Amino acid sequence: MAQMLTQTFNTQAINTQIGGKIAPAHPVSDQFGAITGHVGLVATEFSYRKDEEIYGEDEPAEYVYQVVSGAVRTYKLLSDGRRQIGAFHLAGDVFGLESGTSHRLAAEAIIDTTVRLVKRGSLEKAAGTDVQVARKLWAMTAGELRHAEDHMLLLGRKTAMERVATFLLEMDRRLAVAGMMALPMCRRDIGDYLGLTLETVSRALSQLHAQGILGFSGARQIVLRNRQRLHNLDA
Amino acid sequence: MAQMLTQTFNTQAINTQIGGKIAPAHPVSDQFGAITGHVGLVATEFSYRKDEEIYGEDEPAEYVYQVVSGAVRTYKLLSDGRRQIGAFHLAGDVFGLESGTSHRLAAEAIIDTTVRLVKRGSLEKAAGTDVQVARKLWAMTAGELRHAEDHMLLLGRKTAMERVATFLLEMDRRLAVAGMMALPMCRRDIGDYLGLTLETVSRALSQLHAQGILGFSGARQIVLRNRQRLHNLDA
DNA sequence: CGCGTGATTGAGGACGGTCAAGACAAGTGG
DNA sequence: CCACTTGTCTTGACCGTCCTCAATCACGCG
Repeated sequence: MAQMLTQTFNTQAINTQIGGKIAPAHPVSDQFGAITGHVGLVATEFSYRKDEEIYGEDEPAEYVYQVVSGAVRTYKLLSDGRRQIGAFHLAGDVFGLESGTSHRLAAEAIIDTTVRLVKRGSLEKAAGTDVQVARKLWAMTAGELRHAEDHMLLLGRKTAMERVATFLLEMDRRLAVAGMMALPMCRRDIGDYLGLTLETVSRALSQLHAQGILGFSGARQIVLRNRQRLHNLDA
Repeated sequence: MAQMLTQTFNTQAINTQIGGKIAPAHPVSDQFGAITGHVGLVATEFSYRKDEEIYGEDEPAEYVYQVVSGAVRTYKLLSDGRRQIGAFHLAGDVFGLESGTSHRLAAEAIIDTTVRLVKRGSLEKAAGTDVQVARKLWAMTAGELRHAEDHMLLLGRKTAMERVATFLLEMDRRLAVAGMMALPMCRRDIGDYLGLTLETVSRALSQLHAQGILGFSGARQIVLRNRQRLHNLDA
């Protein structure tokens, strides 16, 4: 967490197109606001540059974060460098919430990113007196668990094309604006999320493009032209 | 949950060797007792025969369960029958705990199994008044999330041999008695847990046997003869 | 003791990985 | 404004791990 203190405070690097501001397309009720607003905790804003580490695996979990703008990947590494990305966190998403004392996955900014953060201790304290807060923390962890369970099915049993189809539908749901999505992450990140190589991801996308299921305007700007056929490709 | 009402109440089918009674090798503090004891909830005992469904995917989560004796698998299915087992639950383990209203995975008894169960609603109620209970429920869900995150790394990035090595070390830790483990599940279950086929699991085990890393006394009775070498095989 | 389910083993094939070359886009500096 | 750099993405050829299909084996149970 040392870099937080030395971090140059970027005057909110505006993420041109890719990434986007806070104000998620589908406000499932502001995850953080439901807590901070309710209890009146102090939330600080902070910024990270592209590829900057936010916290490391097994580091003490001092803060809980919410993405204001930008995007974050959380991941685990094997000793030889193989990486599994557990989740992508986009504007509005909370990440880094732990019931225990340390972070189970590392976190990095995918692009220039601004986060809001509160001390874990203060949340714990609030949860100790306010049962509504405690309930909300549990629900957020349960939401992450649900995603992880779905993702285990993908990683263990889906084909490459099914994984990419699932990914596109997930991102479409989470960050599409006006029918178009601007992916903040590169092909390698997508591969490490889906348990594939970047080449396999690229080939699957090319194939979907050739079939007219999606359109490109730049490698990371994607329009889904036929969600139904994509859904059929997803087991 | 219909079968619960029609269930013939087996007079506690004693699981000869395989499975085992409650009294886990490593009592991390009784998960259930910490709650039921504290609040004085009514816990009922119930039994399921081998391969019997305990609840289905997306079924309303009416109860929370603890394995008394036997073993349980929780899993998700794709439409064409491909299956991903998310976790094995052994004596002492709690399963079926949901923050939401429905079960995210289906649950089946692997062998004849006895469970203790309490109504989800009564736990919720207890959590609403007792902050300690609320904290414990959160911690249990967080524990499941930790396992799922580790398992995503396995499913997305480990080789077949690494997966089997990880599995053996996990089962050794969880159910070894006197240096030997009696696996309750078949090769197909192991494969569906590890994202492999049963043949690949069998080949990996045979290879480990040939190398003297483990010994068999029956296909499901395994002795680890060299945990260090097994740990080296696990990335 | 014989049957049946589950486990092992083998042969062949397919899907995705590896390695490598080239295309493309965005940003930089002359 | 354009050449150059750099990182990313695409595409191709080949390879290897794991899957599929099949036969046999062996253990556990009636």
